[in-house]
Amino acid sequence: MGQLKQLFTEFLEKESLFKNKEALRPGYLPETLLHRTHQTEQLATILAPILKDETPSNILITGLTGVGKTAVVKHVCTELGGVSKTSTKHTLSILYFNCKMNKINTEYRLLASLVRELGTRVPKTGLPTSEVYDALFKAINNHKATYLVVLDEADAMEQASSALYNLTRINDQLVNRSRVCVICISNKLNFMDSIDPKVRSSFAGEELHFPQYNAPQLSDILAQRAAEAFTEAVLEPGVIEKCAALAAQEHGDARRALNLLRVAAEVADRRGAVKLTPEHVNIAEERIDVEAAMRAIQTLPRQSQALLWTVIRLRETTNNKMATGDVFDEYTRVCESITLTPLTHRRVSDLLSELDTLGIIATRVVSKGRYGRTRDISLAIGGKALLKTKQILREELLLE
DNA sequence: CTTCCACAGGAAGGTCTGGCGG
DNA sequence: CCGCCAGACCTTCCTGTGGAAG
Repeated sequence: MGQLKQLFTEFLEKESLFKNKEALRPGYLPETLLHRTHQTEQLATILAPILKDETPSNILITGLTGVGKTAVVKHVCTELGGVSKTSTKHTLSILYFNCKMNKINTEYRLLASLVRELGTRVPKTGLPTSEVYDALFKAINNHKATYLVVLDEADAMEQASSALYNLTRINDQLVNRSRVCVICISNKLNFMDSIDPKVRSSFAGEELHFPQYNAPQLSDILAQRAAEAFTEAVLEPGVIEKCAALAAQEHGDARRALNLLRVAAEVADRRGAVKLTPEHVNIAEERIDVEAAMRAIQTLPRQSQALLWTVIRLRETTNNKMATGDVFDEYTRVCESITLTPLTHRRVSDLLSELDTLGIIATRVVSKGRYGRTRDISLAIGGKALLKTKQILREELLLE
């Protein structure tokens, strides 16, 4: 135990590279958002009518991950909220939801979240949806206010787009002068295409697109955050540029860039280094990818794990190129060997799609003419990650 | 040109769990 | 306790289809 005490004491005494690690976290909002002035102003212009008690258009914001969508919306909303407090008779109420994190993917859950946010208790299941809708309607109708509903990661709502329809139509039914304005934030550039046309026309709002950052822009952003995050001059030249370059290769993802920088610094910190070097960034890059994949695999349902195990096994005999049929046959054999009831072909097909979205396998629909239409399936992980995956699956499935 | 394979993937519905109000 | 509800997870049944083979 004396050893532990020593470890902690050393930890406390050691000079950390970090001054404020929070500045590198995804949720951190810096004072100024670099390279997003245009989008910020556009959004502010659209929302400004709220201050004069006019109803603003609904807004759809698209852009890939880590291009500043959430940050800009939060920033503008905060400012708007501040000004409206002093200038309007109308109250402004901003309701922000992250749909993916809070699993808001059905109409019931969206309504329930809204009602809860407005201060009424709602069970997470048990009630008919219409009852929750009535509760929402009452809550909005009773307090005269403008409600700005922000649905972040709205892709999760795709299957329940009728909820969006009802939400946008609620304005027509209100008898007091309350109103509801919806801002949807989506990572999918073609979000609207995947939505029911009826919903699309009712939503009918402004569309704002956020482009990717390029490497120099990412460097600026990193430098801004690094200044807050680190103690003086711990960055060796080239570190920021390296993070920016790696993230720019991906798709100009600032979240990825910040992640790289943070993890690299953690690596350096743990190793007791006084300077953060480009080499640390290399280590961070590998670690981030491997860890993300491992987390995903560990939390996979047992059936999906068995399926993944099947793909790994087939990879060796098929040169990493297999069809759905091959996988399904082998999968039933795997199930037998671990006493797991095999699922139907249809279901397996869906599970394969899920593994594809997780990036663990790669699938592509191909037609082999006379020999049918199927998906080419290949394992998308290799090297260290693959070894770890095998290890995890062996433990989880109690294999061999 | 048609045929026809081996699936993709939509629709509907069943079963189970967890939770509601009365 | 009951009858009802939402949601996760599956099954069953189905229609649709790109392109090599004939």
